Amino acid sequence: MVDEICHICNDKATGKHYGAISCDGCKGFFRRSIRKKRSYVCRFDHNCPVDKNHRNSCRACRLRKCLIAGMKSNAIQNERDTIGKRKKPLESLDGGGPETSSLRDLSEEMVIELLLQSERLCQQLRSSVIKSTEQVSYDSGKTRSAFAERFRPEERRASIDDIGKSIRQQLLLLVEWAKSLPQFQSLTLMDQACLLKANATQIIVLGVAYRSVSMEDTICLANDALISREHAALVGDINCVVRRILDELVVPIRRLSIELPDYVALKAIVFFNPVSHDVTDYERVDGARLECLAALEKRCARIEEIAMRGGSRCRLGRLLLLLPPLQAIAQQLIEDVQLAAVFGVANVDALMQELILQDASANNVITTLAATPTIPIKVEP
Amino acid sequence: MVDEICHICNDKATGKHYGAISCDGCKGFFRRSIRKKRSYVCRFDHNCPVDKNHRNSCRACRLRKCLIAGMKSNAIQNERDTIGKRKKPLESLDGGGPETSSLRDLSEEMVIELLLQSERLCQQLRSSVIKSTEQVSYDSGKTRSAFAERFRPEERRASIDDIGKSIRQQLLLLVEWAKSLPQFQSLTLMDQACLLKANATQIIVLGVAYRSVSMEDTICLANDALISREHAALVGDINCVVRRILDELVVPIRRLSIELPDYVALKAIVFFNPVSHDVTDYERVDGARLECLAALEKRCARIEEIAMRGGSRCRLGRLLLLLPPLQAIAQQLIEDVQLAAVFGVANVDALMQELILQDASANNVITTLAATPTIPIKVEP
DNA sequence: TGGATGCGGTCAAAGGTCAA
DNA sequence: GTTGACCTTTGACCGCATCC
Repeated sequence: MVDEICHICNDKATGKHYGAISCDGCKGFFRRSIRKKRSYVCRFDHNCPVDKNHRNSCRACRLRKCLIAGMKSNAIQNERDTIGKRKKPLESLDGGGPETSSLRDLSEEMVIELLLQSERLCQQLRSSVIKSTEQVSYDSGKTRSAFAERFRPEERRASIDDIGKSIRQQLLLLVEWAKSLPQFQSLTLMDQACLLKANATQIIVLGVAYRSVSMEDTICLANDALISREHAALVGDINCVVRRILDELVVPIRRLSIELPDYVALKAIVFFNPVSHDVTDYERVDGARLECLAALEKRCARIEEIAMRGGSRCRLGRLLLLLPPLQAIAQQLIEDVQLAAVFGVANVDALMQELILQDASANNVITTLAATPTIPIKVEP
Repeated sequence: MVDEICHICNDKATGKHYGAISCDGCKGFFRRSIRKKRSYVCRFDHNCPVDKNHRNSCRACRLRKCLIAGMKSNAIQNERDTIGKRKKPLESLDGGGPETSSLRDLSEEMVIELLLQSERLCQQLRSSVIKSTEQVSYDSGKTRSAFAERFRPEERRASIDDIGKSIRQQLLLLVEWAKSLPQFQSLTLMDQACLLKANATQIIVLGVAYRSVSMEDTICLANDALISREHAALVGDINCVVRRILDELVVPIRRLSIELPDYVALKAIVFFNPVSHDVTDYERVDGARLECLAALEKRCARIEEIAMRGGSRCRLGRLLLLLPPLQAIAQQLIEDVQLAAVFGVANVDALMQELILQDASANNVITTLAATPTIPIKVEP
């Protein structure tokens, strides 16, 4: 035995189990979880420590680490005869049922897990982008330290320029995000471009809304610039969109206490819209959407089970009902940008032209898609 | 079990806990005390009696006896993840226990049942309206018998005028439909008007789509006039909307084999949109929506249960995912009507002005709402 | 034939739950 | 907030089959 440390919790390992070096505890935990088709929900931030002393504190994170460590659910065999007691009359199972279903359950966990990974990647990218382009132009006209900006919101008030900048930045991140998704990679380049064109604005608006849950009546742009409801009222053009984001998205999101896994699943569901304009492979896109939907459904069922009496009834439905307003707001934003472009107020670059204004004649994004990652992303004025 | 007496309080023991034979009470007491790092002070002489009847009289002496009996505080582990709900402690008597849930089940059934009644009422109204205004102007310019119209679709091709007429007709029916809903009746007149203004177009489009499931690449207007995809392509204005209704609504609806109960629930969910513009009583509207949502969820769960392996996975989610395209198409229709109105192509009456174009200054619908039914409704056996 | 490996299961003793 | 009867989960330990 070369490796004596459990790859999940660092306890003493007892050998390889289900594909990963692990201790008896993690072995038993994994078997029980798969057998009983359990799906857990993390009550914290999905990065709970999993070690010998804390491995029982969060089953969601423990199972996640089991999967990451390489445990395979199809290594779980069918129940055997009981050792000590009278055996049950065993039924012959037809058609390899249990293995298929345990595989599917597992992939539901994995779907969210993969989406979370893509999300973390993009959040890292975003942080580095914000740092590297710290000199965003605020209305104050002064440059503040990052500390002051973070803790004195009034100093982070967005200018018209910030709005354009944050959209451009988000578009670049969106492309990277999409490229990191396996379901996206399996599409043709044309279909990839169609999905991006058809759904970019919604994804951006959803991101803004989710980022703003902890703010008070204020939305937080991708570059951490802020727009309060009062501020928006002064800038007529964006007034309506900001107000609607706050009323129709941020408030309901807050009521539902949406967490990162909910957000990433919703985002993917919005993105993999099989009736996006000009998409040819309906089945594949719909398949991707259904995967995410099934994962979200499972997660919601689990949450409702735990928080029985809480106001978490119909969670899946209420999450999905965020999408019609999202669609409407994105449409309105597109129109605003269109107007701004016509009047020359906004600085519309090629990517915005293509993904926000959905210019059918533009096809630059395809070259971006085919290229190697465009990271590091730099957004110059 | 050799020793059945708790070494701390002489109650019946349930095994060895933390190193000492003990009862569940002393086990729990020790765990809580250590977890919360409690230190108690004896108010007497540090020799209080600790037995089944007096063990709660002095915590200090109880904890002392726990330690003397051999309980080890390092046997207390860290807090674990929360566990599922506890099974109800089987109420033996015929109290109100199970009825609560069956009552709720009943009300979920009832929600759909009431919606179906309203729907049937409107279908009757529609039939009588179609009959009484049989002279719809077809492109052919001739009047056909109802029989010929029904079975020779090419004869029922819609004119531009038909479109306007069917919209007007549907608006009238929509108001009657809404007025028949108990949840609607409980709102203020202003909120009622807001819901109608904000969601009328979506309801109409949804109705058209549902009515068209059994047609081939053709949508069926409220007055039974038809628009095929090819026909729409010739009439530029409506081309896009018709195409999108077919691709984004009719086809998915067909795939899901939606039935009337699904349709009426979806319709109500669209209608009771709590973030509709200017609605004041968010809670009440959201409550109505949640009722319908819960009913639909229950129905979908039943269907999936019955059709286990069928393609009916994620039915609720897939139904709700019809709504973002519905929202988008309705928005586009509104813009088309707006354009048509500006260019004088369409005949826009006051109700259309108010409910489709969402004219904020118009408030006629309120008088309609307050009045008795505006249509001679005949519902005889 | 026998030890190493990796499936399975068991059940004492941890945990948590929630009406009283 | 605390108690304790009652339930779930954990993991150390063991049996069995397979392979070298």
